[in-house]
Amino acid sequence: MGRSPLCSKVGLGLNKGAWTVEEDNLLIKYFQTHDEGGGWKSVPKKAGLKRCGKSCRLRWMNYLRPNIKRGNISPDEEDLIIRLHGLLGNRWALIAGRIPGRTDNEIKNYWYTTLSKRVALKGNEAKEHKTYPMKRSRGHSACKQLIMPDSNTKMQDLLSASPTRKELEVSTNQSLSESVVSNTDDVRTDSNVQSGSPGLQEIRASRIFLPSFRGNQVSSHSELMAPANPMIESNIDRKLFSLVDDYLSVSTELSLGFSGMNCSVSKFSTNSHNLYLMGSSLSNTDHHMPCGDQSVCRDQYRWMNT
DNA sequence: AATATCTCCAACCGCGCATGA
DNA sequence: ATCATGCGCGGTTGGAGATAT
Repeated sequence: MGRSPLCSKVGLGLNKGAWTVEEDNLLIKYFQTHDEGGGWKSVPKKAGLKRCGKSCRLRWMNYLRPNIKRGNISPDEEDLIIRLHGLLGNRWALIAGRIPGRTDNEIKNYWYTTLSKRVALKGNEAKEHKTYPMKRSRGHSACKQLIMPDSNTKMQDLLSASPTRKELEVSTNQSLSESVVSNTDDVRTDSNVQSGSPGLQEIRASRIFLPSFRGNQVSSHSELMAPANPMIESNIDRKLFSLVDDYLSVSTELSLGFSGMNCSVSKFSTNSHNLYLMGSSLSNTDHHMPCGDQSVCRDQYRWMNT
């Protein structure tokens, strides 16, 4: 249940709008001798500010806090944002947590002003998309619609349907994403993959298999890595962190770890025991596909049900 | 040069969740 | 179990600066 906003509750006489240099200095000075754990409500009073605690928190967290990276988003950061957004949707705080020095507000702004248009444009060009309503977990007004690559919708659906923390604790033994994993309708034959090429691979988090190569010929499967099973968790955010970390580390490792070929992992599904990462291996290193480039990759991936 | 329109982003708003009384 | 409170999050807004007409 919500409540009336703290700021308006405090009453009149408080500053609003853009912060002045003097106000910034007061807040900085305050946090030179205090930590952030003392409660925001008391901060303005102790710091000598005519602001509500909420406003102080926002200013500190998004602008004044040490280690905040200012300046343009780098291409690497941009790629990461796109990939994480493809996995997590509008979970800005979660995304920001994986990008050092960037705030959720900054990433959110960057997404809406720059990346959403680009992703939408890319989706249109690929003609392989649908309009996907962003799940809104908070707020009350109409949500925006964003063009999402088709293959992203599974994780979106999974996240949208994610249980609350309480529900998750109750249903730990149940599949978080049964509806996704059991959806074998989505398994498609892969006519685009040439015979003899690595093609589709099934990558299990608990035991990852990929073909080894002699030239372009698949000779056998090798186990590559065994990340911790991310699925036995009681906290949905920890689970997502774990999934994302595994996803990124596996993607990176696959991209870097093979001589003569690169691999890309474009998506994953989960059940209560395994994380399934789906991807393809390319023998031609010149055609390495970014892991998040769903519009390019989607035809080379499929979900596999075990 | 003046005005209109667009873009960007800091800040605000309201909600859900966690927590404690 | 219920209620009040504070915090953190995501959606939205307003205004300053940039660009177009």
